[in-house]
Amino acid sequence: MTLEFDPIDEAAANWRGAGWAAVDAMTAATSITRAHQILSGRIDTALAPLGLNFSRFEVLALLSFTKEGELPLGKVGDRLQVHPASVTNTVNRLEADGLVVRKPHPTDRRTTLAVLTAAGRGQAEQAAVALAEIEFGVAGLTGDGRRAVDAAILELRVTAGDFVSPPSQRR
Amino acid sequence: MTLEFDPIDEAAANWRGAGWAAVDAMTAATSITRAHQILSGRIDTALAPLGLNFSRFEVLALLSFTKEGELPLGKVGDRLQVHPASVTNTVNRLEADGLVVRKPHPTDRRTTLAVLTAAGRGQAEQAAVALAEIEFGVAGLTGDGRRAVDAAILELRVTAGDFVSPPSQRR
DNA sequence: TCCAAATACTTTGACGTCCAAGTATTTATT
DNA sequence: AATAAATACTTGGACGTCAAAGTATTTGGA
Repeated sequence: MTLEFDPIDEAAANWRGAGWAAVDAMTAATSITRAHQILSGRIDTALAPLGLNFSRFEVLALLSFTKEGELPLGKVGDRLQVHPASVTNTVNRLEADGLVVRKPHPTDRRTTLAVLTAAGRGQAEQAAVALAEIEFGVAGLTGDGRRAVDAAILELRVTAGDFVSPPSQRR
Repeated sequence: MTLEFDPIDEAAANWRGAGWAAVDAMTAATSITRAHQILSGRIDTALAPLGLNFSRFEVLALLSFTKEGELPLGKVGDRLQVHPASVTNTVNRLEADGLVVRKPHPTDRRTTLAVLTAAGRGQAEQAAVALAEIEFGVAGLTGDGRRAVDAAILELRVTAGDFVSPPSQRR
């Protein structure tokens, strides 16, 4: 499968040759897409032995950071920036595995809380260790590279309206 | 939906608070994941009016760069770094839309060629224009940011074995 | 108070991706 | 020449994501 050349360089050359525009933008988009493929493959491989994937892990981690280990499903979606239907799906699966339970909200009957179980907390911690071991799939990125990626993508996230930026003086 | 804070910063603070390791790696991975979500949303939106998505477009573009406008399905998968089953699926859809046809390989009967139709070539060109207009979804990334992302992710792709690197002196 | 609009979640359906297994054909070995 | 191994693609199944529609509940005005 390993190619003899960089497929992104090759694509850029082809685009230039065809006179197509925005080659720089194309390579950046393609790089990010490929990086995502690589990361998500590595991460899912690391989590598979624990019966988790990244989405499920993110929910467990988020819950474990709260005081009570619980959060409305809607808040989970907001924080993790995923579609409500995906939250439902993810929580269904976590609940089936006994890592989370659903509980009605005490005052708002529209709302459902996801509550971390003891087993869920344990899995979250094990998973955090497993992910740290593989450096979240970014092994290959130096410290500089990681900072560069964070900084560049921050611009992108701001333009996408991910959050209103009270300039968050990162680190 | 827009949050009052940067969810990635927030996550980093939580991880530190919990004493979890590899926070830098976590933020880099999360940034890339989110960037991918943003890009693929923008790109698919731009291509939807043409009845394409990014995968289908990539196949059309790749074929349009070849001398004869045709390529074995396996080569398509290698170049685009996607699973053979995905190539089958994508080409099925392109073929159903009349943008590509399958043709047996002249000498190797195991192999199937995807051949660009005139309609397919036209769609590829229109799509290239549409994507250039939205800068491939990376509007928000400056030139420096794009180069930084490309350079950083190049390291990642090399460690993932995407290609054997005859140092490809990028641009 | 009443009702339209907003909010919270679930369900259904269309897609997309990957893995594993299956079929066909070619290559490499003995 | 015969056969095991490799290669090329397709199929079927498990998942995951999102959009749109549906149900229930709460909120904000008239």
